[in-house]
Order: sequence, then C-alpha cells, then structure tokens
Amino acid sequence: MTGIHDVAKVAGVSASTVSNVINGRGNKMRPETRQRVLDAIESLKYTPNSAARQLKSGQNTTLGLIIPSAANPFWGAVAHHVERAARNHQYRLLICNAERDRDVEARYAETLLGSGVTGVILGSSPLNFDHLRDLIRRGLKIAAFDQRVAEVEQNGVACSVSVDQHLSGMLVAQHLIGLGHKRIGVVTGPIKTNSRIDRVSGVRAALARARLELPEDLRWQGGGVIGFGDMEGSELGRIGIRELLSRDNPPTAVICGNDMYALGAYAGARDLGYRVPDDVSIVGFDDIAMAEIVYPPLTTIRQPVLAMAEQIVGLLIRRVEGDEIPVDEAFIHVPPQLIVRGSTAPIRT
Amino acid sequence: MTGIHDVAKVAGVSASTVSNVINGRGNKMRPETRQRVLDAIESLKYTPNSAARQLKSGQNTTLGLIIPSAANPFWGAVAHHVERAARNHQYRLLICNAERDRDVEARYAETLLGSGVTGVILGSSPLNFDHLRDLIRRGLKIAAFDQRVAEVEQNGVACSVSVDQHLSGMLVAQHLIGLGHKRIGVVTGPIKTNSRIDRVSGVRAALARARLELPEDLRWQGGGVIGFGDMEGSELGRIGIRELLSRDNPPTAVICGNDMYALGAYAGARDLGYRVPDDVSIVGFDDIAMAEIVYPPLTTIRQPVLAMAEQIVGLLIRRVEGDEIPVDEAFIHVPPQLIVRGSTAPIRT
DNA sequence: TCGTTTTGGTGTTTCGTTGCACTAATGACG
DNA sequence: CGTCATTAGTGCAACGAAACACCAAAACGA
Repeated sequence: MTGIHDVAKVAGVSASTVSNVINGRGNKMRPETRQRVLDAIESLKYTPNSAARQLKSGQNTTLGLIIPSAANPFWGAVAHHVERAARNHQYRLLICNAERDRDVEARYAETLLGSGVTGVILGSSPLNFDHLRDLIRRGLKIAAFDQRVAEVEQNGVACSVSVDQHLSGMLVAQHLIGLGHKRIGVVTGPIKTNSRIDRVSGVRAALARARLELPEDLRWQGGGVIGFGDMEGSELGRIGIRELLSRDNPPTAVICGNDMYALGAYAGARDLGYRVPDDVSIVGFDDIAMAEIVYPPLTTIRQPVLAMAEQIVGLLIRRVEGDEIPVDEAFIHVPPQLIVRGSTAPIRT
Repeated sequence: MTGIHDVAKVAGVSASTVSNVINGRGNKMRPETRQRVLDAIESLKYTPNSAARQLKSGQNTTLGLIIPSAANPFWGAVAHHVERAARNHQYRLLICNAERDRDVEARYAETLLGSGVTGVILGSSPLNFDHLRDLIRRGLKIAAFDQRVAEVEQNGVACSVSVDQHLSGMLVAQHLIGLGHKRIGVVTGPIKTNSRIDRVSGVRAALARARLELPEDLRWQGGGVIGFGDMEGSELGRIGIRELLSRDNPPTAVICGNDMYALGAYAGARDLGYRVPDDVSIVGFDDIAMAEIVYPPLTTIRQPVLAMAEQIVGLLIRRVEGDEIPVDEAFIHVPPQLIVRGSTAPIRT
C-alpha cells in the first residue's frame, strides 16, 4: 500500500505538505512544490486511506441511505438520485436495504455510525424514532423522507423533505370522485408508516367532503396474508384487489399504496376478468418509470424524486458539517403532482 | 465517543483484554472477566470504531457491489440477495451505481479500495478489465457476474458465477423457432457487454442450426438514439421495437436484451397497433418480478439470482480472507432456465 | 543594520484498535 | 522443593493521515 509518506519521499517534501496539497491548502506553498506533489501522487497512483483519514478527523464524507425495499423500483430511483447528489458534493453513499424492519434499520444505523458515517437518510417513514434515539444522542444526524414536521421536531431528526401525503391522498380521491366513483377501495400492505397513514387520511378527507366514506370492507391491509414480509408489493396488490373485487358490493375504483401495488392490482383485476379502467379504475403513488410503460398507463401521484434527493442531501451535508439550519429551512415540503393517465375512467353507468 | 479504553477502565482490565473479548478470543480469560467486560460494553453502549479497526488490520468486513443500473429492478433484486448473503457472513455491503460507465466503475472501485474494501462484486460484464488492472494489482479482489472463464483467468479476476449466456440465447431462439417464427428480431442497447454478446451469439447459433439467420435489419442496437445514457432500458425497448416493426418485412418475434427492454417493447408494439403475442412474440432475459405481473406475462430466461448471489459472496469472502481456491471451484456456471409465459405464441398463418 | 512579517514548509503527537511480546500467578509433577 | 507448562492478562508499538505548533529563510521597512 502506498501511503502519504511514499508520496512525500518521491516529491521530496514532508508528509504534512502532501496532506496540505490533498486537502486544498495548496495555496500555502510554492506552485512548483504543489506540482511536484501532484505528479508524485499521479505516478504512484496514490489514494488517501479513508480509514486513517476518518479515524483522525472523526468525520468522513460518506452518507448512508436506508431504503425500505430494494425490490421496489421507486427506491431504486431514489437511490440513484441521492447517490448522484451525494457525488456532486464529493460524498459517497452507502446504501442499506432494511426491508421495512425496525430492528434491521436500527442495526444498520448503528453500523453506519460505528464506521464514521454521521449522516443518514431514512427512506422509510416510521411512526417514531425510538429505535434510533440512542444513535441520535451519539451524534447521528438523521434526514427523513416523508415526516410530519411535528414528529420530526420531537424526534431530534436533523432535516426532512416531504411531500404532503395527506394532499396526495386528497388529490387522488378527488380525481376519482370527479369521475363519478362512489365506492372507492384502498389496498395497502400491513406495515404502518406515516406516509401511508397520511395518504389514507387524505383519501378519507376528500371522501368526507363529497359526503362519502371509506367503509372497512373496502379497506384491505393484508391482514390475513401470511408471510407478507417476503412478498413483493405487486403480489400484495394482486391479492388485495382480488379480495376487494370479490366483496358483495365491490368498489369501482381502487387506490393502491404505491405503484408496485397498483401494477399487481392490474394483474389481480385481470385474474377476475375485470378490465382496467372500464370495469375498475386503479391509481397508485410514486410514478415509477414503469407507470407509463404498462397498459393501460397508470394514473398516479408523482413525487419529485430528483428535487427531493438534491435538497435532502444538501441539507444533511450542511448538518453533518456542523451548520445549524433554521427550522423553516430544514423541514421542506414539496408539492405532489397528480399524473392522469389511462388507468382511471368515468364510472360506467 | 466511548472507546475501548473507557470500557477497559469500567471493567477494570486492560484494553487488550477488551479487544480479545470483542474478537472472539474470550476463551483466553476467566469467564467472570469476560462477563465484566461484556457488562461494561453493554452499559456504555460501546461500538467498536471500525475506522480504527480497519486502519490497523488493513482489512474490513465490507464488500462492494457495483451494479450497472439501479433503475433496473433486476439489479435491485441482485442487490437485495447479495446484501443478505453478505449479512449472513457478517459482512456489510456497499452498493454503488456505475451507470454502465467504465470510468465511473473504475472510480468507484478505487474509492472502495481506498476505504479498505478489498472485495468487490461486479455486476456489469465489461469486455475486459483494463480499467481495473491497477486496482487488482493493488490488492482488490474482483468477483464477476457473467464472465467467460477464459476472460476471467486472463484478467486476474478472483472468482465468478455466470449463467451460460450463449445457452440462454439458444434456448430463447429455439423456443421461437419451435413456434414457427422465421424472422426473429433482436433489440439491445448500444453498450457492449460479454453477456449481451454471448446471448446474441447463442441466438445466431440456434438460428443457424435451423438454417435461419439474423440479418442486420432485424438487429437494433440503439445506434442512432441520442442521449441513450440517460434513458431507461424500457424506453430503449420501446423505440427499438418500433423501428424493427416499421421495416419493410418486420419480424414476427423480437428478443429483447433484458426484461425491462421487453416491457418497453410491449409499449412500442402497442404504439403501432401490434398485439402481443398475436401479432408479435416478445421475450426477455432476467425474469424480474414484474415479468409475471404484466399482461401478457413475459416469456423470459430466469437467472437463479438467489443462488448466484450466495455462491459469489461465499467465494469472494474466501478470497478476501486469503483462501486460495482451485480454479474449477472459483469459476462456477449455473444453468439458465426458460420460463414460457404468455408473450410468445405460434406464428400466425 | 536590525527587527518584524510573510512565505514555505517541517516534526510530533494523536485518533481507537490490534497483535505481538511479554510477565505474573497458578498448577502439575518428579 | 525446584522446574516447567499453562493460564490470564498487560504494555507498547504500530496502522496512515491530519493538525497544531513550530521554525528557517526570505522579504520588507525604517
């Protein structure tokens, strides 16, 4: 392994000088000295050992991203954009897949902190942060997707970028109500997260405003399904919509927890001979790339992932580097956008 | 930050003893001493600082995974399984998204090596490893998906698990030929990888055996498309099949580079009023979860991702920990499996 | 000419952990 | 009782980079 001393020897300077060059203090020396060091680094193909670096500084330039499910392309897209944003800031990104399990999540966060990562972006939106409290006390900065400001402030979260999920739910429900739907079903998985709860509450609010409601028999949460933990969202969506459509008085439209559920719901509807959108309208959330490829193209709520990724990375890095950020800047809300495509249609008369 | 010395002080022993406890050398001391140390660790909520640890040992228990595209759910699934396999071995996984760019790939590999990761799994299958040769010399162990043994040996790759892509291509082509197809098109992106080349050569071989061929005008490689780098596979598949189906004598079946291309091809065929599989048969490779959800369910080649992930992780960890592995164990081949679903049908008469 | 400031560096300590070389205490045995 | 083995544990020197305090030489001013 070539170290800073080897470079120093080749360049004919001290290790300190090499360190200065590397860390942008090149103005503290003669240009020619700087160049000699640069040449030596080049010719030896020297890479600073980041273990040593971070041992010394206690800090490092790596962020963590904990996602709920690598199997869902939405999180793939998030990872992609976060990774890019981090790279633009000269940070690296360690991606962890926590499978929506609080324990796994906590273990990963602990591992990350132990390896010097002090900034972690949490993709899931847990109801609370009890499992991370110790780590926050030990210096971990958490950036959250999809957290309500109130929760966030109570929980010591460093910053967040959220879409208003309540509004998302309302937009979707209003769209369906506008198409004449009255019996609207909801399909989600069994795991409670803030974003899911808020979406459903938004749906309820819109229904209420139209003097409608969401009866229990049109709400499917995967309760009876065994082993859902290993099941893809699409599989749950498929099963869920089949159950709803098999009820005595089936829904004419179904709101799915996310796009993967919705695509599964396409299959479930087909299984029972229902056509989308003629016999049943289906909507999702997220707007994954597949949403406009499938047939019919999926009506959904777009989350501006790119912008969210850039903002949250920017905020988190400021926190990690010691900035205090005023509350009104640290907890950002971005608007959801309803994308109407072909999976929703006026109710059949 | 609590360090090993704090623990030592609380437990009334030396730091070395604490180190011994942590590193499984607890049999070198009285059980009660061990317990005191354990209690101290617990009460202080001590986590070993892995930066210091790996600085000292030069090694660490992290593997890297470089994937070509986080946007493709196939790689999401790979990441998922590799991550699990790594965790089962007490290793962590650092996932990097290289976007099929050799430079980015090399930079990531270098960054990984710099941070002490000596084992990296390469998801892409580049034609050669020139861009990684220096890193291999500096001690990086590369585990490859989808490499031909000959390439691998020449390139200093540590181990590999590959499906026989040539055979995959043959299976797909034979299936279509068996359904009576004679004009068979191929759609892939512009980037050359071993696995793509082998698949196409397999297709050609099967065609040749049936006294058929793959004319240039049925081979679409995204040549004229601008900015393909930012384009999802599905988008390429959509454009590609539209071009093929617009030819004077269009194909009756199209083989797509992977499942995402194939799903895009569904959309492209629909754009032109073609029905799948009645007017055109479509097949993919990978068998992503979506393949059986979409309509019609996609005929494709399944890669046994779970088994491959477990094997490659096992092999790579052995290499990283210093094992020499006989060649016939280090370069494993697993069989591809043709999954016939609804996207292929006998040619219309 | 002497004192002061600036430029261009250098030497040493430190981060937390590990592993080797060591020792002190205990035990076994002829 | 003396000798040797074993057990139980300690002390110290690294690992590679960074930061601080320091210093030598040159430049400058009066």
